[in-house]
Amino acid sequence: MDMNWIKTLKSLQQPSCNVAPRLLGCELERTFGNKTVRVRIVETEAYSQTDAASHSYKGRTPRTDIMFGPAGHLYVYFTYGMHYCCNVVTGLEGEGAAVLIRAVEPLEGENILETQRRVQGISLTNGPAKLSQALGIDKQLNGHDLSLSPLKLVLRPPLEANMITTTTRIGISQAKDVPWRFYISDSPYVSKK
DNA sequence: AGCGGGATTTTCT
DNA sequence: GAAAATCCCGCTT
Repeated sequence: MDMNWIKTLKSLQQPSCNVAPRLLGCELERTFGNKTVRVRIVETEAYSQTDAASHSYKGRTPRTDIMFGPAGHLYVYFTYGMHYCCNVVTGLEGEGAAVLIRAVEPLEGENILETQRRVQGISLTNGPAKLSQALGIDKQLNGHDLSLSPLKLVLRPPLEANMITTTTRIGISQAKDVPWRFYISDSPYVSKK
């Protein structure tokens, strides 16, 4: 295991509400054969086991199993009959915690994202199901180790707190008042302001 | 710009 | 059997 990833893991083995803002500005690197796509994370939400809005709230099930596993793996879920969304698992093993990636900005290989999505511009990656489709993420990558190809998480230096907006989460019916949504204030790719 | 409904299937009650 | 960590389209203003 390389040194950079050990450092990454250390920052992920913490409560999801600490990790979620930490992931802003970090990158995802997706490879398709010899082609590379890089994106920058600009919006996240934290979910934890004691949180009524979380899939892990009612305990470990076949669906949420990955959330309870080691940090630094990918939790992918299927919802509304047609969409995949992806999360970075956080916390210690046995804790059901993860950070939902809600929006990213293209950095490299935008044309490949466009091929997956069949749209252009902001709506390419400004939502959790949109970015998952753009990056070709589905159930096959559920449980994937994010230190490995074809999908890697690359940590970047933490952003200044004054660049980040903190709000309540989107699309949930429980724990609506918990302020666990974080986004880079000036990013045009944020799903909703 | 904002609202309302339909798509479509896994998951748990 | 109902709800779901969503998206897209069409309608109204």
